[in-house]
Amino acid sequence: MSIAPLLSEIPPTICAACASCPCEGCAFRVLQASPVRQRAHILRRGDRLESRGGKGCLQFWIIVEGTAASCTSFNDGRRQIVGLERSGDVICAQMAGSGSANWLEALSDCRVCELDLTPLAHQLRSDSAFLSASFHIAHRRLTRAQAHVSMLGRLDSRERVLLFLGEMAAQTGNGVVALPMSREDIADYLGLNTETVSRILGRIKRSGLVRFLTPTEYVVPDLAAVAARLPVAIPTAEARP
Amino acid sequence: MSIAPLLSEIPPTICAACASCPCEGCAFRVLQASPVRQRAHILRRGDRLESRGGKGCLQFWIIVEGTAASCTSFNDGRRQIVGLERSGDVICAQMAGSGSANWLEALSDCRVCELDLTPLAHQLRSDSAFLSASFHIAHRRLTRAQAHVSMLGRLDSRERVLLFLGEMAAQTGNGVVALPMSREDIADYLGLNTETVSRILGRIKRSGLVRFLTPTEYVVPDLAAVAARLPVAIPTAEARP
DNA sequence: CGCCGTCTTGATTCTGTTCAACTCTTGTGG
DNA sequence: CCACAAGAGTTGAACAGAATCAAGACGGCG
Repeated sequence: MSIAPLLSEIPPTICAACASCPCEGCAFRVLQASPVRQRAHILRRGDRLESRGGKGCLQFWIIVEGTAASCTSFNDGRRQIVGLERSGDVICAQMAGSGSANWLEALSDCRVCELDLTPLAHQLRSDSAFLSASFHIAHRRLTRAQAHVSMLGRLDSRERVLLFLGEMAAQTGNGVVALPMSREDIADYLGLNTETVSRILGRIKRSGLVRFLTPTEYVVPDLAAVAARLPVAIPTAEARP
Repeated sequence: MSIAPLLSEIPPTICAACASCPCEGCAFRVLQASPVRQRAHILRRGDRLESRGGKGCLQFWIIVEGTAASCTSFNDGRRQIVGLERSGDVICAQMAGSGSANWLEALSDCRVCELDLTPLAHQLRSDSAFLSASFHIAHRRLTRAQAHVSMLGRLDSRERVLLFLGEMAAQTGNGVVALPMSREDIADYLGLNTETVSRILGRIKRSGLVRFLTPTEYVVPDLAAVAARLPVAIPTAEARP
């Protein structure tokens, strides 16, 4: 792993740090000049961030590095991953609904930049650059969530897994695709269970559509062949909303 | 049905009409003074509206009366309803992704107000009232979509139907709940098929949790009893995001 | 009255889950 | 360096839930 194996939190730093933030295309660069509360989190796999309530929706997490998931759970413990978050994704802490039933969880070790814009709430309410950025964040997440709904509602297990593998591959470009999450995480994202994921992966391996180097690395020799088995287009990196 | 059974479109009217628009809490009242292109659509059950492409996401549909659905479909025709739209809901035409695989469909007869703000695009880009309204629309839809994902991913058929009935009831308040959609529509919303929906409804009727007056009207004698069978809280009318 | 679309019900099939055992990898400590 | 433990992944057998296929019931409308 490329991140120091420390569970510690890097102490809060004041915003100018954003200027050196490696996060490409950060929607909040517009705020670089503002005195916002910023802090970096180093998360190890399994660590969680929970929003500390309040209405304003002005606490943001930006994934700088690694893969995380927006999770929900039911009273009886069933977990569902409602969104995968990767480098550059922005999560409005309230966006998923607050409460202990919603949290951000690191699937691999992660670096996350937290911005708390609450102190600026008043002026941001009429800041069109900020509002525009917020809208695009919500819109992008909405598009993904709706695709997720279609997938869960109407694709069978084989199609779900194939689409998932294909999508990850399309976003990675040619070459080896890293799958920075466990079988259980995949299952919770696809609405299946661990054993089913494992079995379906086995079938897909045997079919030759996908070749696994390790349980978390694979190659797709022919993405078009994967697409041909799906009733829907595979979102590409550029088109990824 | 309370809407004239005409398939016709009411001719385009200019915006001042918005002042007399019965749509409560319309997010676009802020624009009442602007010379936007507005038109009213009368839709009969099954009628569709498709966004006519373009990037800007400046075409909006506001449900004035009736129940509609944001639909998607796959190449092979499988349909999934990704969102139910009722009085007061606002749909950004591009929000669901454009193309013939995404459309708004009337589940009952509907009145829909269409606003095309494209001519105002330039000035709206820095109009904070507009941007704020857009954000809240997207955010509300996102919250619902994520709840939908959890439901489809982790609830079984009985829980899905119960939650659906409970939610509709909670939004209606006490008394008779109208179910303005067919079994097939319910199935497409819940990720099930028609027969399963019918069977589960039968089981729920027999259990006494819900009493049906007609196939499209029912009463929930004890909402708490319904909630007790679910692993998640039933969203109420006020809390409906 | 008879037709058509919707809804319901039944019998059967099949997909995915559950429960259980086993393997593989990785990391730890002797 | 090897033995061992713990977690992750895989595989199998039995089961349950939902889909499918098929038939019939109900209700509105010509």
